[in-house]
Amino acid sequence: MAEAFFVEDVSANGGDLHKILAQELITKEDGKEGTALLNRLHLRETLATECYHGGRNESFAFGPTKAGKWTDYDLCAAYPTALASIGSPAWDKAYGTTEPSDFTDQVLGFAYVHFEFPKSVRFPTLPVRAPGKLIFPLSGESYATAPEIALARSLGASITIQEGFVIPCSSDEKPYFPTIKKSLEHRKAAWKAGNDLAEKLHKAIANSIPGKMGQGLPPKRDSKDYSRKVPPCRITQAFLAAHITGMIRGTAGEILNRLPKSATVISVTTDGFITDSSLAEVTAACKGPLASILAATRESLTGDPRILEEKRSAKRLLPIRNRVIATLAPRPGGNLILSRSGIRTPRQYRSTSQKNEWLRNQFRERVPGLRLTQESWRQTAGHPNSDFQVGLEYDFDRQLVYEGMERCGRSGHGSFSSRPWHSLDDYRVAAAAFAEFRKSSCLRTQEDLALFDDHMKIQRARNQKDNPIPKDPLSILMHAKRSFLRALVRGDLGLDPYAPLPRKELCLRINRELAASPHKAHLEVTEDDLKNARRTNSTYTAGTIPRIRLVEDFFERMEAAFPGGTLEKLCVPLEEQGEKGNKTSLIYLGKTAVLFCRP
DNA sequence: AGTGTTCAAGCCAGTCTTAC
DNA sequence: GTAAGACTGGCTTGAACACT
Repeated sequence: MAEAFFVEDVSANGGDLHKILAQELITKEDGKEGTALLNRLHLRETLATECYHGGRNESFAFGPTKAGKWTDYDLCAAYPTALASIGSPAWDKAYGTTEPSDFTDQVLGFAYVHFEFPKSVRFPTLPVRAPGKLIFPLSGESYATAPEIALARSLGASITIQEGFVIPCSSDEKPYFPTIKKSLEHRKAAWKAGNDLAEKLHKAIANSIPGKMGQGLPPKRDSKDYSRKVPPCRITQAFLAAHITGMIRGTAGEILNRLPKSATVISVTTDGFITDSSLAEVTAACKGPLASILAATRESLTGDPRILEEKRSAKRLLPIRNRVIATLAPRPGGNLILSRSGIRTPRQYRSTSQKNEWLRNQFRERVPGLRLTQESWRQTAGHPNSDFQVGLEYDFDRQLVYEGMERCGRSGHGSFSSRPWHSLDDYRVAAAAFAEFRKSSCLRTQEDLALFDDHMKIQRARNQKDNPIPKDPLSILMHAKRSFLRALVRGDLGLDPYAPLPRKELCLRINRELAASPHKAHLEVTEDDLKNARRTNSTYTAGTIPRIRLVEDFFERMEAAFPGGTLEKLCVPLEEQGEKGNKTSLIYLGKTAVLFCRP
């Protein structure tokens, strides 16, 4: 429908469909006439396709919020407006470049970049693909569009373009504008005539045009099966599709970063976000370069330069995960803020308020490993068994930060804010650690978060090559105890004054210090333990034990019992595990200490 | 004090089973 | 059909006891 509307409207206005979609007529292998992408762009389509990501969907908070005025703002007709804003692309002037300043918000530009944002940036804006989702870390590699690169630079990010190209655009003419305008006029007319169905239809058409441009693009490098699932349509256009989604992610990111530091943002979903920032503050945040482009286009389209509308508001919210949020306390006369992301409610819960209540209760009473059925979009396309299971825990798109306890029903629950991950790797470690953690625990309190933090440290240590660290914290504590004893009997790590002491005395000293430890049953040492520690095949490696709380507590006690000992050296270096720099290891072969650096 | 030995526990990779 | 979970067998390591 949208495809036909676009094609017919362009022709009706005397526009050149091939020209605005960068196509030309060719003779195919079989001698028949057909259309193809301009030769100059053909090789670049792959890079543009890699830059075509979906919308920015992120949850920035977890658990009950404080009381306030939380508002759900929406970018009006985001994708159609972004399409209408594009100036006439000079397709035949496309050029390759690695100069970041070539990627302005006035061009179509696509690049594979290395980037690093300053730590102070609350909402980094370059998308990084993780399995099944997009994340926005402080540093990494990204396939990004020109508006996103321009925005990242304005936020102080350092950017290196590995591979990129730019298609200049002339702002004198906006070839996609008339069609979008026509579609919005149809919608307005239907609304005036009270024709609800026609209004919805024209809204759907306008929103579908950018979507159709992304239909049937070649598969991305990391796609699950390497085949086009949907064939391309007449208006499939990688460069426009990628630019439009990049422009909207960029605009959302620009607004979020221009909000006052005091503002709390709960979540962002493609073309909307929820915050406690006032309308005045949000309006002021819409004065950035990208938002201004949309505002000018919006004004030409509708006569109104506002790009945001307030949709719903509430007094207290319960953000859970990406696109899953309930209202804890509504505002008088306000609509409930509820999104379930397809989580199926039992049939007896019909009204929005009942469903909201149900989700709140599910969250409050959740147990480890809870699984709810999420209906997938494929169900509607005739795949009856394509539902999947989701829990009601945070999805760790960002690193959680404990803020305090808040009331949640009759009991309390931690309220968490978040900060961006430093890198994709940090996200991966957290996701893997949480998969393990959630089997036996829920994340409700500060203590739970600390426990999870231990799981992440373990996960990170286990990711190091040749570091056979056990999975569970208690086993790691036992491992730490063995490593300590092995160092002790050899007189390493500043323990040399104690090595000659009789085993009996060493045992006494250790066990006396452990008398007050809650884990003394596991840690108490026998003379046999010291004997075994002295064996030639009893080795240990410095710099490998994760700094979980149990281990830190144990090492503190042992350093008190053996002043001068530097057991800290057994732990993973503080400056952050792995990758960066060489790891210095002490490996004992026989009675001789061998010190070497791992490459 | 040092070394030999044994049995249990933990881990991993591969295979089978079950739920959706 | 897929993916998660359960099960299995081989291997390594550690704890404990025995012996010199």
